[in-house]
Amino acid sequence: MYHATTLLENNMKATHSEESHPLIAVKVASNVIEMNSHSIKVACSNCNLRELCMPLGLSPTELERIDDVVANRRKIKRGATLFRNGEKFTSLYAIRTGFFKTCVASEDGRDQVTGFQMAGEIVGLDGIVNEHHTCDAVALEDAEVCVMPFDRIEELSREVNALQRHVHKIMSREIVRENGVMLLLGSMRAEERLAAFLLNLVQRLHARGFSQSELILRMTREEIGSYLGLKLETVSRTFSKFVDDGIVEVKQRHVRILNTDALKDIVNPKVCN
Amino acid sequence: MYHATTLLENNMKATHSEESHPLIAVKVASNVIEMNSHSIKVACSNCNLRELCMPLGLSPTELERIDDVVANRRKIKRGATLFRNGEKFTSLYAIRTGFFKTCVASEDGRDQVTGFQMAGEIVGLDGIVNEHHTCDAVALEDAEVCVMPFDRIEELSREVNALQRHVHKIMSREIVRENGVMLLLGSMRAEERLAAFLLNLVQRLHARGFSQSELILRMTREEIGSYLGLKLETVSRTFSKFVDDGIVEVKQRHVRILNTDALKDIVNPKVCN
DNA sequence: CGGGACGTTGACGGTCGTCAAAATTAGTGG
DNA sequence: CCACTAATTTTGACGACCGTCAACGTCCCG
Repeated sequence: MYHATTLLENNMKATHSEESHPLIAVKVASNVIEMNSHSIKVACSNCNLRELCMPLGLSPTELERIDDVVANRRKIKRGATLFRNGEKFTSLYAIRTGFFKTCVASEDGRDQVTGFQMAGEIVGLDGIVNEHHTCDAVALEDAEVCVMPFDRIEELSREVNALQRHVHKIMSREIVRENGVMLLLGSMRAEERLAAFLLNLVQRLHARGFSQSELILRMTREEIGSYLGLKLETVSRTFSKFVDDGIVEVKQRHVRILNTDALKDIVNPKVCN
Repeated sequence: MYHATTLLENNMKATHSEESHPLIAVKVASNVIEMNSHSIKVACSNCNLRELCMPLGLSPTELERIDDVVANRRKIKRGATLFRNGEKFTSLYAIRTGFFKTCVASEDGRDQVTGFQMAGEIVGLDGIVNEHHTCDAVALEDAEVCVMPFDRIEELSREVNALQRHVHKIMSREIVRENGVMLLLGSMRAEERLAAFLLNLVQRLHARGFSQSELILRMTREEIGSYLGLKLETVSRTFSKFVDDGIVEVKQRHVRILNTDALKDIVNPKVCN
């Protein structure tokens, strides 16, 4: 069992620390094997994230084999892009630390945040179909990713059935997630959208050992609004309403959920007979 | 070169015909090999849809190998479901004829159309991640699909690289498509949404040999509205506005696009300097 | 031919976008 | 470390867009 409160403190204080791995609190040895000052080799088999990331469901022997899939790691400064719309697709990226947004743009300049990704999640799937990326992936805080060249993934997933299955599941999961966002964008009102958003975020953070009730937003109100199909003012107002109703405490980007059930009721109004 | 007008007539008149293959006009022998009255064997290598469907990019010899992927065909009556939310996932389905919608539902009953699928497109990808489907696939007209058991797909895609690549691309394409829908739902107004919807439909139909300017809607105003995040009245009103503006002719579900550029301008307003 | 599903149109109201201003915070450079 | 500027957030007033409700018209199918 993790000590969620302590971990949240970690989350809050160590945000931009390069040394710590704030998002996952599992006590194992570092998975980094220093080769020399320039090339860094990473081993999935030791990674803190192995239960959440690519290798899920692999046996220890299979796990060792896919260490080869990860070519290297890459650090992304806050505000920098991991990849950009139009760039050649070569690799998928597993997030080790940090927080990303992905966003697409229409030709006339409007853009839409299509997702927020945290440690253990995979980005870059959009690039497979046309060999070019169709969205931007931007780090919302200093981040580090494992670079996984896609041809190596394909090669190895021909031999390791569990990896093949896992790759398929990752892509299917993304499709299902986007289905959920479409439901949100297509049929929910502002309060429902924000409540669903908060519940989703806190649930994913909880799966990584953090608190069920506290979180730090890594994105601006405008980015939340873009994701939810709302304007930033509406996001701000809706936060204020939740505060008035005693459902959450909000101090800038620090959110404490006081009444999870109330949030769930907002998303899924109970029908009374 | 196809005779688009003739084909559109076909499309219109032969909608519910069991014998013809109205959506694709390529003159090849039927791809159906009758085994006996109960079991029907289908060969991708002869299929009209092979340039649009699963086998895209495969060599002739590879094509023959993947004939085994298709277990059988299945006919779906208009209004019937191919699969339903919660059902066990076993197969992907390639649409041979007919037109489908997929929709997800929230717990409190609201539902959202997540897509419309036509001949040559693949449905069922949502089921991979949890071994159960998370949406309904409903036939909007009498339809026929090729049933492709997913374990066979996985098996064969370990051996046929081009098939592996193609499966990945199909899933990636669906992710990219949904990104586009999120942009639409999150940042476009009613007119823009409907214009984008019409352009998308007609473009896909054109790729199948139909007219660039005429189409028959297989879905109700309510289903269009659900897909676009609008109410059916708004869809109807927006159609009427397009008619008033001379952009389209609408007679019930028969739509003729009079000014494609105007539609494109609505989706992507030109900036004047 | 009749009933039901589907589509159209109008009137009105609510939700959320727009514009604006002020408050608070974060980031930068001296 | 502090001052200054930019970025972000909050709040208010107002209006537009679209949803709701209702009535009527049309088409399809049995």
